[in-house]
Amino acid sequence: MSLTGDRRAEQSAEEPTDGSRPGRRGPARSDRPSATIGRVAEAAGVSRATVSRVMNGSPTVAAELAARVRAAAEELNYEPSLVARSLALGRTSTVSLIVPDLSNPMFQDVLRGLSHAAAGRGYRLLVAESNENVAEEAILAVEARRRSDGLVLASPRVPEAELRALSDRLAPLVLLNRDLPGSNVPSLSVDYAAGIAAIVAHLRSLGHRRIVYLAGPAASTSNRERQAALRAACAAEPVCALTELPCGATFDDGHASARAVLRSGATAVVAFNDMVAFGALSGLHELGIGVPRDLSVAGFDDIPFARYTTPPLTTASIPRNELGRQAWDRLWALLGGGPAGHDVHFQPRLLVRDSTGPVPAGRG
Amino acid sequence: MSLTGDRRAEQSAEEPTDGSRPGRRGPARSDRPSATIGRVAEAAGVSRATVSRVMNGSPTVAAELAARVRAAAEELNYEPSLVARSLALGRTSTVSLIVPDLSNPMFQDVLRGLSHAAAGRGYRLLVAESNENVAEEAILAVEARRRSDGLVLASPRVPEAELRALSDRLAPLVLLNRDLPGSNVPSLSVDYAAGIAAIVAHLRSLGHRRIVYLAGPAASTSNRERQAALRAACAAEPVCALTELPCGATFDDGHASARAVLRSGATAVVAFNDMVAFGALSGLHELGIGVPRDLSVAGFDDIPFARYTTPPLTTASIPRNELGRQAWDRLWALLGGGPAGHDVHFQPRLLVRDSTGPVPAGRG
DNA sequence: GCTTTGTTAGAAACTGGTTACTCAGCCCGG
DNA sequence: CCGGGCTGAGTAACCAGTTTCTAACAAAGC
Repeated sequence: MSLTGDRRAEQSAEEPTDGSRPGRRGPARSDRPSATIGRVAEAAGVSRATVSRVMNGSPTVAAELAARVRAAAEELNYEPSLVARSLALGRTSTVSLIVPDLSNPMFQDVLRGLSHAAAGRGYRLLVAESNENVAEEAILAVEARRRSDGLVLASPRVPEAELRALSDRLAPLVLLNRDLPGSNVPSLSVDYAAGIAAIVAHLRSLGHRRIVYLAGPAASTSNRERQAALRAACAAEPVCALTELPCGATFDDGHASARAVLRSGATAVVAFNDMVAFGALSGLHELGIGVPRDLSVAGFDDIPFARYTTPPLTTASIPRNELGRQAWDRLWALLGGGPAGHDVHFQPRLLVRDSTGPVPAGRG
Repeated sequence: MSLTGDRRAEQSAEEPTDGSRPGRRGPARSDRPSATIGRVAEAAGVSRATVSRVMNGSPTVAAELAARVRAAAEELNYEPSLVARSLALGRTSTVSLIVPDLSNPMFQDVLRGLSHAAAGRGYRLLVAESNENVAEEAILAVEARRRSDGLVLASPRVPEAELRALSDRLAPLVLLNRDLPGSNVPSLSVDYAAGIAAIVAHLRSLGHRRIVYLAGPAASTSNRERQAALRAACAAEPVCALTELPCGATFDDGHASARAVLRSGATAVVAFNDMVAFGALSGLHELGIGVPRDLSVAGFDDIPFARYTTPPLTTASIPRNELGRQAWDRLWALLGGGPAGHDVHFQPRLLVRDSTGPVPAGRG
């Protein structure tokens, strides 16, 4: 067993020009041989350690040598392998984000906020979409985590027991719109209850006492939260009547509810989200109902188009970008080994636009 | 220099339970030691090679041994390091996408399409946003490529010469909305000219002869393409008068243009994109102008809300998801070493909704 | 019974970096 | 003039997998 005649030496001796050899390994290894640190070291007449030091800006290399190494690297078009680097350093400088649905503006903005904040520290973002598929979500999370140094799980649908069992393998982990009581997993969420309360207070101040709720999908936890908050808010006000209509989450769902809204006799509509409110606005318009003259409508989320509906939609705004940014802050803290800081329950901001107004005379 | 007493053996002997040792390396290495293939091999009483074979489902392992290995792996909560695996295999099973702006629906849908298609082959997606910053874009591209097996560059702003120089280092590479003539880099793009031509033909068929264009940002290549196509389409029709108004890309830009549109005397508006058209719709409404009764308005892009404006917007739809999906097909082919298939110039589909109608009587 | 063949599993080289340790050489003080 | 301290660079171990080559062993054939 000779230790001197290793394969690499033979290889570089046998094929200095690299012809059209089919490539021993997988498809990624195309025809570009991509210089290695060893090749550069050889060319510069130094050891691999020195090349590494030069590439990482270590000051303990003589200027003349460093220049020679840099010249060789330049000459060979050398680019250190980030995979090898990750292996040696035990760090990938990548974090993962898992979202249920990339077409949801909420997650799009979280993605933006997180990506931007992470980029500031030289971290890149791996994105995966679970397509609301609970079974896949857990597998996806584990796999994504294995490729990166940390994970952000947005609005996970995974059952609590499973999430709890997984949380160790997923750490460093940050949860969005989901908490895990008793664990030390940082969690950022939106205080939907407070947003609903603000909307109700606003409607009450305009004199509304009969409210109809256009409910979101039954399976949605955010719908459950909003609905519960609405019930609580109405229960607290003795003269508040709440009607609940099963509706959905889309424009068409809201649009189809217009007649039922009228039949309810309510003077104000609280929609599960802005899309539903938007649809209701459209349906009511077609029925000749003036908003806010005859009926007030409020949405939730402040999607980008809410300010452009006719009339512009009163809604509760949630700091979606901020959610992503703060998720990064938590993750960064965890990556550094420190505590992640307090959980935050973001307060939605009530945006009063033109779709809500005083109760019509004689209908209070 | 003994070759037998290697550090790992000493380590595992000295700290079998792993106390609260601070961890020699970076922050990623938290307190969870994360079983390695060596540890599993030891526990199962086999060699690392055998564990590797079992984990990869090689059939050349006796059933009894395989079971023992699996049990050991289970026991130790073993998860093979994907980084080490990537290094050994020369493949990361990750591709990167670089977009100028994550808030643009176009890129959001490309992201979704690409992510979904790649996931089907077990590939994950790394996302980076260049924020329209040309200088950063090239650096980002190189870096993103180094972390993955392939790259999709969406609407890159990089100058042609630089892109050409880079294309070797970035391969396998797929370009979206950008071509690189003479290279063999696959390119998928949208035939904006055809979309504009379809809109103009539609307007012509309704009797419109005086058209006003609400131009996008001067720096935008897609604006240049749309504008040029519009000029060409109008030049081809002898009785077509085209007015061009500098406008922008946002709702507010379109909104602010309403008066200028009226002054132009045109009977139809072609907007740079749907947002501008949407703003124009709103501005015209405020001026008491009926659409399409007094004036027709057409957008471009078919953003998700275009069907919900009042009136619903006539526009040209581009298959954004499909762009992502096909980008994956090209990349996948390149990863396999094959040719990437033909470039595609996607044809926008004209969607006639209610914002366009016949020329008002007496104004043709 | 001995060779041939086929299977299985292990040893060791390999992926491409980083870094602890070591040691040669130089400068300087005693 | 010699030993100690400092500097700079090389050696080799290390990260955690995969894979080639090889050898041991069993079964089959002659």
